[in-house]
Amino acid sequence: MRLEKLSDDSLELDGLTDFSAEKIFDCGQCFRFDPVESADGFTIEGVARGKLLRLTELDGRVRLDGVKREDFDSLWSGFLALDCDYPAIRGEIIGDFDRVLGYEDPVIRKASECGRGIRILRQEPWEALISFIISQNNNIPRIKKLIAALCETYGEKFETKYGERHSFPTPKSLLEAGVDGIFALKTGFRAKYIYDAAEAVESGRIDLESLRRTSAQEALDKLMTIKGVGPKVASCVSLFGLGHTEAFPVDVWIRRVLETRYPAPHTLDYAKLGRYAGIAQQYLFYYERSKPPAF
DNA sequence: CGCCAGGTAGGTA
DNA sequence: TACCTACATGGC
Repeated sequence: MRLEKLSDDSLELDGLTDFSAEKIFDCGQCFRFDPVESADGFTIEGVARGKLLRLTELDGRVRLDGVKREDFDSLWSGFLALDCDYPAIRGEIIGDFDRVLGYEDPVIRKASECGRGIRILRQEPWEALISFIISQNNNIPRIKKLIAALCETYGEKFETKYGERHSFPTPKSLLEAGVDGIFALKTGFRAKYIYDAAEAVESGRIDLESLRRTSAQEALDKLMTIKGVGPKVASCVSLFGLGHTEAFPVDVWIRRVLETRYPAPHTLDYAKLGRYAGIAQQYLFYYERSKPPAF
């Protein structure tokens, strides 16, 4: 990857492999980024870690606008997972499935090809936690609206070259909002879950940062002590917020994704799918969303 | 209008 | 352990 500075707050990346802005921000891993109109290429904009990112992809090159070099180094390079070798990861995923299944599996090959370009963003665990609590029994357009409302109401306003934006609310601010304040935003039965998560984090009962360094299983178990956090939400938080790329809940995996692609009775030993099973799950999820049922 | 949504908690057999 | 249903709301 080559990096070129275009101006004080604009830089360009060249020679990126496995990078598709469209797939990365549309595959259901994050909810605060939206396409914006632009003269050239595909442009997407959003806020993460309290800062704005505007990214344009054109002819295999990626341009970041409104981004200072120091923020690229300390923030966006990691957020976009630019240090990961995704071709190698895809190869390992396919190898893991082949090894566990005992044959050259066409399903994971198709899903990996379909998902090529997806990178797992390194999101803030707190934002991932609240986002995926909101995601339960909900659809993506409404999830995005609820999160936007949460940010506009309880987040912190800041100025950018494109206008005012809002950071994601802190645990403290949601605690002060109370269940009623959260419910007023139409979050429904999730309001008490969001409040419980805020309480857990603000009180120190759960230290999200420390869960980065535990095993994935420990992180899942700890997260599931929060009300409204079950195996599905916990695995998403673990993967998208804590960097546990192997994390996924076996029962959800079977129920939601694999059974639609692998005709029963399948012989997959889910526990042996390797250190990138969570990423494989995301490929399969994206593949599911873009294709009609296989069986 | 009815079905469904990146589920989970709480209840029952 | 294995099912069953309520849950708030709105996208489609």
